[in-house]
Amino acid sequence: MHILRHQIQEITPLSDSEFEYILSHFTVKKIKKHQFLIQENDLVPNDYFVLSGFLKSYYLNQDGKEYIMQFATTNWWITDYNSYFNKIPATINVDCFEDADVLCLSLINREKLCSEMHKMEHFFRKKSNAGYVALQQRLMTLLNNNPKERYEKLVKQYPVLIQKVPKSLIASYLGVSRETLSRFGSKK
Amino acid sequence: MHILRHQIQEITPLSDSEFEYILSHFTVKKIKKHQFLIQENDLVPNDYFVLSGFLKSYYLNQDGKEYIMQFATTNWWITDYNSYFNKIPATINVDCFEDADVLCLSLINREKLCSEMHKMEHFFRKKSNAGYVALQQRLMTLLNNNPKERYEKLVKQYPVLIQKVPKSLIASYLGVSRETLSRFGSKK
DNA sequence: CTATATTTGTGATTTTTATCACATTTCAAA
DNA sequence: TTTGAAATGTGATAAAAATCACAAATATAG
Repeated sequence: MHILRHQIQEITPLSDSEFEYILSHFTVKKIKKHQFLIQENDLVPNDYFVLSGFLKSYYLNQDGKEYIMQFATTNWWITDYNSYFNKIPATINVDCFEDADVLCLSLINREKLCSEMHKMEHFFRKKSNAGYVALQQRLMTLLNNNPKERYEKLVKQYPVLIQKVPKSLIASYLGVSRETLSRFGSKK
Repeated sequence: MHILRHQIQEITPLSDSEFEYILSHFTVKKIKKHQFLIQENDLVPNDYFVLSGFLKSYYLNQDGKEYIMQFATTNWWITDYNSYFNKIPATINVDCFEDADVLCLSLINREKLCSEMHKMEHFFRKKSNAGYVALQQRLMTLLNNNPKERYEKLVKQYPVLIQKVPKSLIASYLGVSRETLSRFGSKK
């Protein structure tokens, strides 16, 4: 079964024709390593559903330091949500660090699907709620746990990430310098 | 006009009878200062829409240190969303630090409204999206800015909070010790 | 397969922020 | 209005993590 269909059906049942109709609102895109999906100051036309590969979204500060907002791989969604939802230029970048296939959903098509199909509005509400809760938990970890504890939590929660993602990016996701991460990574 | 109606109508139009119907799914609750709305390990029956007063949600760690998840005043929603959505015991507390009136929405009634009224599903999707974006921004500030910068951003964004909320709580929201906050609060 | 670039590990040092201690001010309840 | 409690300010010290510097290991392109 198509992995997007599977994801939607975890929340609401779909007929073959319904899914076909939904899928017709997406376009496919292939991205090579180091290619950008979104660059700062771009308008952000799409939300991206990842079929395969690895991507990251991140903010670049004045000094060129990179802060990871999120990673994405198979079954994850990624974009600059502030820019996408509010139609304003991107403040974050999204790029690919392992060749990827993604499905693109424009804001117009998203809203069209949501207004035409109550069940898609339901799906996206549920996804957004889940995303909100996940962000709250990441925030709380950031406030409450020291870098080592944050790293250990991440390892437990997303062991796959640790394998695939360079340590320097993990550090940036956790809000720690790569040197500090390296130190308690070793004496484990 | 009822402030809840106003909030919903910023997203979708409502007739009088529709709003009346919606409102019938809420109950009113009055909370006194220092009273809890949610305590750790409780099941969380409701999401709360604040009519007046000030509330906070926070995590208490093993040492009894308090980390503020969010504040809420007029027009804000607050609860332990992880517990509420997933029907699991609360890990955070919500209490009142200025007498408050709130409207309570049970999960059952929320889902009922969403399934019966497409426009309410739409409303809650939009609110959730906005909440997600706001959390992303708070997260990015936490990663990218030092305590002083975080404080200054907060002052700019929510000047009302700074007046009403004790500095020690602001510190806890920003992930800084109250002493550190006090220091750059003065030499401003 | 080799050369080059990128990533990672690790010591030494500096910087930032937390912690501790206590004085002062503000607030709230009797 | 008084009085005890809570909140805030501020100095001294400790702890945590960043930064700097460079070596070692690993990955990548030609």
